[in-house]
Amino acid sequence: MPKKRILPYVLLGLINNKGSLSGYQISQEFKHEVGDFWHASHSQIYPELARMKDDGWVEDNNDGKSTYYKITDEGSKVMRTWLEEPLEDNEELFSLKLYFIKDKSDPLLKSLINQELDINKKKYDYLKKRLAEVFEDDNKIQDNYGHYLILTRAIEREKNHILWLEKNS
Amino acid sequence: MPKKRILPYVLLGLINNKGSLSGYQISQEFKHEVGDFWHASHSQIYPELARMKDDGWVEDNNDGKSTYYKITDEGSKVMRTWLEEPLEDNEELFSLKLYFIKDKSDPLLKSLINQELDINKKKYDYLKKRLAEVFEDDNKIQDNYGHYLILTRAIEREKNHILWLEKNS
DNA sequence: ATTTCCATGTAATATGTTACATGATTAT
DNA sequence: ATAATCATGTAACATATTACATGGAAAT
Repeated sequence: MPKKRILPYVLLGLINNKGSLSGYQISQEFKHEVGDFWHASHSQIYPELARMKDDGWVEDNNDGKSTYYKITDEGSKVMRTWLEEPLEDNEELFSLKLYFIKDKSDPLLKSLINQELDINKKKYDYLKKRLAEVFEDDNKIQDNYGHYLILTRAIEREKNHILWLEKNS
Repeated sequence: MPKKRILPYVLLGLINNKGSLSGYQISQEFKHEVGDFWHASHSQIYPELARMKDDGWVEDNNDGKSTYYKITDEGSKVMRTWLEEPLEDNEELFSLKLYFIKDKSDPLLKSLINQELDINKKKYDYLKKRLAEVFEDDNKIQDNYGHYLILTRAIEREKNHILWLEKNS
């Protein structure tokens, strides 16, 4: 299976959120709004918008100065399908998808949180198992202290994430 | 400035940690040990090892079955220099560097933690500022609930990370 | 006037994944 | 015997960054 593309959905989501955006405006969005959770450079954005237009996901409209893109019905379907795809172990994707959910009562919100909860509980268990395996005794901790630190850190990170997810589920 | 390469230092660090490794063994390491913090495929590993040998960072030794690499004095210097480079805002790099610090009393350990602390305090402040800016009133929260959620999540994440860093500094 | 920002595009380069290939050894 | 694992390598493809390039508009 080829690796999942994310960029087109990000662009689609941004265009959908704002109603209509130009390539330049999208590149500005990455410097501000979404910038904390995702990034793309203009040399990616412009060709991708052209492809999306070819695929009928967006329509363009030039006012003489800029070319603005808005989502088509086809594009809305594609976006929704992507949002509803099962989550993988990728916290960035989780954040990104949440970013595109505007309405608090959208059932997708609970669904995403529950999926992420599932994924992270498994990861938490896995990491705790790893810690027990790799550092059965204190000697091993002293011999690979850095590894010990980041493993314990990763476990705590998962624990906090799970707590937050449960609080918001 | 060209983007910093990380792969060669990962390979160098692994070879250094284990004393001697073959390309195949390194690819196995990524499936187990370091796998939680970094990954590389064999099609990256083999050419990179060849380049590192060209650069005099490693020496190779073939036992007829596998080619084993061990670090040279030059390689050790390169590795140390990399570890001592100022950290950037990249939690993965922080984890990776920690992974290569075996000794609890290595001064680099405190240094890395303090650098990461600095970076993350700034990020924490930045995110809190963003939250205040973007969601000044409750209406805005209702209008972009997903964004609100991930921003508050990101803030809590930083807070926990800072607490952990302070505990271990 | 000249710098900065708006606006778009392509080319060169770097990086990373998947696929294609091959041959030896070990386990079932 | 045959499937799985060991072991290494290259080719094709996808993705992403930096650099190169251009022209108009707005600001200093």
